[in-house]
Amino acid sequence: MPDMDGFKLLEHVGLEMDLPVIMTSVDGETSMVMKGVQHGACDYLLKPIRMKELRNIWQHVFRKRIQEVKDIESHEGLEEIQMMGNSMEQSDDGYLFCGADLISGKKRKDADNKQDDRHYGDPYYVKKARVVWTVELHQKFVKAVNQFGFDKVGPKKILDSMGVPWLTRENVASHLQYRLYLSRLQKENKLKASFGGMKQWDISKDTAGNVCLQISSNASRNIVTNGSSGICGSKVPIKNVDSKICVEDMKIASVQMAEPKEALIGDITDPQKSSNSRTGLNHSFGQIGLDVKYEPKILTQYSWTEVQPVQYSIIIIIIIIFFFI
DNA sequence: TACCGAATAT
DNA sequence: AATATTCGGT
Repeated sequence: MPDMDGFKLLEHVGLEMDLPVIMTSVDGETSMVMKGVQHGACDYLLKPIRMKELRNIWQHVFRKRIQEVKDIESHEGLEEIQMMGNSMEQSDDGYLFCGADLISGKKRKDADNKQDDRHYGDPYYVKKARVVWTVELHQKFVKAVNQFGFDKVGPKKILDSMGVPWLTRENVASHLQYRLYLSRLQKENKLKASFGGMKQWDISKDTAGNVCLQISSNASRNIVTNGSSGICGSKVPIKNVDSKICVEDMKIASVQMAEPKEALIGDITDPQKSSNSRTGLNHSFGQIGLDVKYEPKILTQYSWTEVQPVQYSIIIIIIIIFFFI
């Protein structure tokens, strides 16, 4: 454009074409950015442009539509431009891009992130929806995990195996981490159980993949659940909670087995039903965990594998064997 | 670069 | 409590 610079063009477009215009330049100088905005640019992207930024530009069109509607009622288009200008300045004052930055392409990253922040001031900034781990989703997750084996999974594998297109690796990673965290908590509880309280049994795999029995107790769970309760609030982190059965525990268990039975059996329903019967959309796990009445279910929920229905027959068999010996 | 787990933020 | 994001590492 021999006789016109970008700004001039911008003005023309603004006057004649009524389009949202995004400027792009290698020049990140505040004054330049401001100038662009003042001349009517709705955004100013620094080159090289990255996909992240590109993905968001549709919002300008969207915003424009909204704005048009708004303008009919009240007049406040100015405010927005000012906001953009401000945040733009913000993103600049710590990070002026000089040629070296752009060439190296390395330091650019921080600055980009700053640029992303800009959107938070944007009333039409769309937040990514939170993933809700519904029972179905979690079951897919569990399935995937089991498919590979406990210790060998990574988020990526799980993600691929789950075959849920909109899910990201980060989503899975986060969930995985959380589930792992929960099962660690569970183990802590089991450990505490050995200090007394009602005991009940649970089958799960230890890290080696062996099936082993573990204990959990009402008392200890309550303590952890409302961690502030003064009696025994301190969480004592103890390793190797992965309890192999010891003989004493076994005795206790067999004694206890007699009476809580009905309650327990009644609770061995599949997680799906139990959670659906409650608050529908809520995350099935954990929520239930707070409910003391549903206590026995917690164990079912937290365990990775869904072998629960077999649980008690196995326990009984083991007990019988034990008595034989 | 793709991926991971831990830590931290929301 | 449950999910997202960031960070430092392989």
